[in-house]
Amino acid sequence: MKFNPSHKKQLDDALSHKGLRATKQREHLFKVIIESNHPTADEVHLSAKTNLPTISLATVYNCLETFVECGLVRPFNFDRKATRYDPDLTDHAHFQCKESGDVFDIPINDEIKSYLQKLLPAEFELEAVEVAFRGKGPIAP
Amino acid sequence: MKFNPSHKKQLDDALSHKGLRATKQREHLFKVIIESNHPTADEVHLSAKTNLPTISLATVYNCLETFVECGLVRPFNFDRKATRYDPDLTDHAHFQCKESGDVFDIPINDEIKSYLQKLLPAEFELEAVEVAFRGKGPIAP
DNA sequence: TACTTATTTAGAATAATTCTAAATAAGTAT
DNA sequence: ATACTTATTTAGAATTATTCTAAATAAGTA
Repeated sequence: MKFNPSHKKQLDDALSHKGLRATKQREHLFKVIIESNHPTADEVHLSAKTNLPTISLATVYNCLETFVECGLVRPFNFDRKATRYDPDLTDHAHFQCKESGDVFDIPINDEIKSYLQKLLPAEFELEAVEVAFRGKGPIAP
Repeated sequence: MKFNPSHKKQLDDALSHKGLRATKQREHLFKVIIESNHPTADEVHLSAKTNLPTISLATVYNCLETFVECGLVRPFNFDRKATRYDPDLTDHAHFQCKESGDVFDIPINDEIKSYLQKLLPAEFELEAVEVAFRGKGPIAP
């Protein structure tokens, strides 16, 4: 997705809400995440270096953690592979193509959410559900 | 769950079906898994050392991989935490209590499976779904 | 018993991530 | 502007879970 002014506002608001500073690293890394597809820390680092050649991997990890704490992105994993970061905060699942490794967003509706909820016996207090699909994704164009 | 003769048969059959040997390490590690609750490799290792004091962690990993390939256990993860191994092969989800870390099995029915399946656009070929819940589990007795 | 092949083992290597302590940058007060 | 305080970044060391490697041991077979 293309980074737009509302993204910048979202970032600045979230940071100032937590009393954090809007540094050039944070601004640029957030842009990289918006414009990538569920990147890993490593991918963010690689991509960010084009604009900020001296940025360190530690900074990438620091900023990603900050973004998660600010509710700007959501981390998720497939198996024990590198954590991926998703700026889409709406409820949705992920599908990973076993061939290309590509990750796709799969919208989930309220009906399914309520069905999932109902699977749990009453003594469980649900906080979050993760749904991960794997298989063969659509053929690339 | 208590390890019983049918478990032993299940293991021996699965191993011989793949032309693998039934060693004392494999026999004992499978017993440990049956009698534990979604253990990690480390937990299996620790527990196995009571009976096999010299067993190495590498062997534990080797055997766990063998069990997975033989279809005796199923690996799963929460976030990027250590892989857990589950000898229950029926379709079910997992719930992790954020307080105790305890993992619970949550049965899933065919209805939910078909609902999940239907979330995917036609061009996706589904192979497996994972459902992971987190929250506060039932209070321990 | 000797032989062949599978398995186990200790320890080194790897991948992803976190930690540590020093250097730098931001924001604030003077 | 200048000095000061606190947040952030950075390089590199440390950590965790796991895999790899090559030698030692154990199983099954001739």
